[in-house]
Amino acid sequence: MRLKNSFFYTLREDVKDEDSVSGNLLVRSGMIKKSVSGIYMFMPLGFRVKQKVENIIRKEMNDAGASELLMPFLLPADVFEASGRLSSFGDDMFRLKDRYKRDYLLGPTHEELFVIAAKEKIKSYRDMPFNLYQIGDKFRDEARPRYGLIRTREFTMKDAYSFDIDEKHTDIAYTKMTKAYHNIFDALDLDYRVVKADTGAMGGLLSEEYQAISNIGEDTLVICDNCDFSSNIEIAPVKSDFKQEKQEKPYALVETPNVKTIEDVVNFLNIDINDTVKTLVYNVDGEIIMALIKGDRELNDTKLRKLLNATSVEMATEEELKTITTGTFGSLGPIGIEAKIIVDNEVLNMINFVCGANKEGYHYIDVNLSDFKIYKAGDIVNITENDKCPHCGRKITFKKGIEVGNTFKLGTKYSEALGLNYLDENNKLKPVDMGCYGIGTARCISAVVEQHHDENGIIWPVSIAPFTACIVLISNKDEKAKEVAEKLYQELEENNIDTLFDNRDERPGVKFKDMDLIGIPYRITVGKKVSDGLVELKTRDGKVNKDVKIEDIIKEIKNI
RNA sequence: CGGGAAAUAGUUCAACUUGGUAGAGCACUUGGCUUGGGACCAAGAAGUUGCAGGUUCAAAUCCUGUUUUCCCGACCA
Repeated sequence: MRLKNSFFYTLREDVKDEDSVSGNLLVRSGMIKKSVSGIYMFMPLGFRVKQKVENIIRKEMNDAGASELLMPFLLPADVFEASGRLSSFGDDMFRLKDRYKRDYLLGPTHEELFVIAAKEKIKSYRDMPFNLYQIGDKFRDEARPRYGLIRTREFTMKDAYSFDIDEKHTDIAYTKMTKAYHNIFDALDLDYRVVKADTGAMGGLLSEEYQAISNIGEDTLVICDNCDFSSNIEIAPVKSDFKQEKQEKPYALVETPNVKTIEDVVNFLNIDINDTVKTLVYNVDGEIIMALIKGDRELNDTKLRKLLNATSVEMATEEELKTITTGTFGSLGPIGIEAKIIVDNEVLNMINFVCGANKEGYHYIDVNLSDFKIYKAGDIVNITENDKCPHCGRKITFKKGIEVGNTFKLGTKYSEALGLNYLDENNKLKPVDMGCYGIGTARCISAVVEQHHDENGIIWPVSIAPFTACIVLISNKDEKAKEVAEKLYQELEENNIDTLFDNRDERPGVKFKDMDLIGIPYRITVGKKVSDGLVELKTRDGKVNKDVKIEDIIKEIKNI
């Protein structure tokens, strides 16, 4: 593409709308433009990047034997009613009505439609396996879009679905997809980890996330330094060897004026934090319950939800709290409480601990498990970096990750809900076993930019750069150089090297800055040295910067 | 959804406290000059100060409401 007379612009300054490095760079380099919060236009350069990402994914999916199709974005609401997800997605869905007042929604995901499509073919066990996918837009009314393309309300996603006769065969499909995913994220040059995760609103048996390492990542990853354990913090099990051995004492009330937090308790009573219990009150599917954890721990909502087999877990409001105790936040404890009490595993090993007395300004000391009734015990706290690896017992490290892809073993959740069955060889009707595999394509772009940039701009990997090479013509007045640049441009294009020819009437500095900002991997500078038959070849990462004979340029680029 | 901050030219900001002709940098236009890392000089174009009310002789400025954006949290396949 010749820059003169084409749609190309850059911004010299950061925009105040963007809160991330990648968001700012993508906007400044003219790749994307924000329309409203969480919705972006893809400008010509950005669109090229997006298409390159999608084509990498497309190739890997096709190689893995999946068939591409395209689903509508506008869906009738009753499809989601049948699977029971109208309520589980709730406010995250964009909903609308047609002229006859029928309910529609903009698809937040497409499991239901793929199941309906699969029904068309599946009658017998002979009709499987197969894998369908699409690359299309999803709509989710996010409460808080942020970080450029990382959390948007309309986004492009590749979603694939495997259909098999049973879990064992789904494993085969799943392994194939896992391999394809590694190929894809390797091609994008992402530093990523695969972690175990909660199955969430998708449901199913297993969920693995592909997390691009980045400090703006919204997920916390727990990674073992020694073995292959890696998990999203939401489901990382805590294996604590915490144990206390003392003589149990009867509990006693002590006055603790203005003591509200665990830190206050520790300071006021001058005790070890390991002798304190934090009492939290939650609304679990409408029932108000109390949860006890060791004072230095954080409660993990996902674990609590799973332990109680619930669908929603929220902190109780002040009104909800009043329904189970006269105590106030900051003075809560389990003694005398009628509501269900859930305790963390560690609390089971505590003796003579301190907790609130359900009376403002008072705490109990020397409380023991026999002093109240436990409804259920389990692992309900977040792992910390001080904990040991739950597998091998060695040191673990936390990292922040951007979820760029995930894979699920869905089991028969959707096929049973929507009646996707087949006849097996014994003429028995069975539900189809499914897997589902997503990649956020735009999110990948942001993750790549987060990982590949410097103070001058983006440093694209060759695989997804909007153009592989660019030619900077120093002066339009140098006829010889102009001729050489033009010839080089045509040669590069003939060799299928996407090339951006900067033939604008700008000063050289402007061109260099722009090419750095938009991150083109190879830069060919055509200037004074053409009289010696030379041009300059520089890579955006700075690893190569040398004079090359004009006729050797293509060879050199292909070499690198 | 809770808390906070903000909204002025394409963009980044100033003027608001103390009401009285809305300014600057970057970007843009024209001319000159310049051409290897975001040049310089001169002249210019560009604004219903988010929107709607109110107070006032007079509102970007004070008051009320509203919308939007950003931040912190909650939520988030």
